[in-house]
Amino acid sequence: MTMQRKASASRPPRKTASRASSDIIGFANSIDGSFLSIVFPDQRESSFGKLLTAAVECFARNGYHGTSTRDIAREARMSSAALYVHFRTKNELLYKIALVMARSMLQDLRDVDKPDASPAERLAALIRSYVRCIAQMNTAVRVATFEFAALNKDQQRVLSEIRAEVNAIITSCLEAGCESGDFRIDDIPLMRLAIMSLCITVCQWYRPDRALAPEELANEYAAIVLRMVGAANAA
Amino acid sequence: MTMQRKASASRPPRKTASRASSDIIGFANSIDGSFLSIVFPDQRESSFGKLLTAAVECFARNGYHGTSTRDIAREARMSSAALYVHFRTKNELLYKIALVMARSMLQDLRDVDKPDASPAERLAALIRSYVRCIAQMNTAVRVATFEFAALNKDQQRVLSEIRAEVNAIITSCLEAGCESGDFRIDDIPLMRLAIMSLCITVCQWYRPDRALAPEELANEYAAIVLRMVGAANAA
DNA sequence: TCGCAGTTTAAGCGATTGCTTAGTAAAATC
DNA sequence: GATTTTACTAAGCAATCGCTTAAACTGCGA
Repeated sequence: MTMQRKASASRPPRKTASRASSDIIGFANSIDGSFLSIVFPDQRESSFGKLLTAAVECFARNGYHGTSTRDIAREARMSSAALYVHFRTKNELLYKIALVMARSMLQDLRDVDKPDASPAERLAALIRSYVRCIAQMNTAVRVATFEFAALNKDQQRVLSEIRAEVNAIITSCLEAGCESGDFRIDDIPLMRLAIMSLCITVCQWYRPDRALAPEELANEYAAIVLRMVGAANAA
Repeated sequence: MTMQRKASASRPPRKTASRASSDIIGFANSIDGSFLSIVFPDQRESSFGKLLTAAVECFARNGYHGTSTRDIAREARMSSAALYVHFRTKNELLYKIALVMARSMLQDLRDVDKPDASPAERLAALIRSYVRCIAQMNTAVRVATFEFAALNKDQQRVLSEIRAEVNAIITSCLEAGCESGDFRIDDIPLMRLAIMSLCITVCQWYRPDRALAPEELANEYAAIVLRMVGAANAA
């Protein structure tokens, strides 16, 4: 607490960055791999951005309910009340994080999807992109995915709709592969569930200090998924 | 609260069940599929058992930090203080749940493991058992797996040792399959991680009201895992 | 130089947290 | 049959929770 006051005495000059101008961009455009650079690239030094980053860090470390607003403020080197200038409630913080991540991941999948390519190539490209993003952003993805229960019904519904669109992309790819004979799948909804849960779980164990880089992991996982769907050229 | 007092006025006669006599038994011996029947079969009607069941239910619903000791007591239809007769802290409740589940799942894998069988048969049997248990006990497994961060370092170390033994069983099977030529795996540790995370995630989405029964799901997943490791007879 | 919009602060409100206490009654032990 | 042990409850304590308030500070255009 004493440290906090000292820090405030010599804090850097203000920067009032407009929030409206920054729209969501895809993972592929990441500047340095951090959460904020990707979803709010022009908010990296603003109070708004620092609070978002701090919240992601805290929620990932101790969970939504295990994190107090004071924890977040401390992590962002601000006072507890400063948080409520930028966010109405603690819940809104989580919702903004989850929403921005969900949209970003959907956008990234759409950018990568090439419906004209062969099913195997298409699926491999989708998985590669998906897994690479999850590994790169594992902290934020972890929060967005596993604190879902802490959101209210309306918020959950919005996120579920976005997830449904992600699922639709994968399902369409799996169906195309089955029709063309490239894939052999018993139960397509179950296979989609298995594939998606395999990929998303990466955010739980992946750490940047791992030997495997996000791109390498993405390639390995794409190969594994191709085997799962029984792709002919998988070996 | 008023209800609680009325209930206490006509509470049933005491039953002081010995806890020492009940050792952990495997999932395979489940009586009715519920958490307690499996890990503490003789505690189903004791206060100890009711509190454990209530805690699992609450932790699964709102997470460890999102659950108050009053929530658990209310779910078990007891007073808040009654909890502290059987458990020293809220943390101890979580630890007991996590420990008993980890040991039970390890025991079940050991019971099923047949090192003499062919690698493909052996792996299929392991995955079938593992997935069936996770689906059957999805609530308790969810708590035991995803509230790990709420435990202290010592508790985490104990659980990690048990998990390491589970991992060792799967790894040994994968290595045997690679040596015999039955499996084709690039990176065995990564493949183990992928397989295990695929299976464990079942506890997050599986609900008993699903069309797929635990046994059916287990069979599907065993087939998928055989494909993942490139088993020759997988199709 | 001034005022103002935006931001941050210390202080604190009511509610809830994990856990404890004092007391009661049934069960176990002698 | 007296005494100890165990299991429970109502009440409540200190700490922390999410969030609010009022006042002060900042940069900046007028």
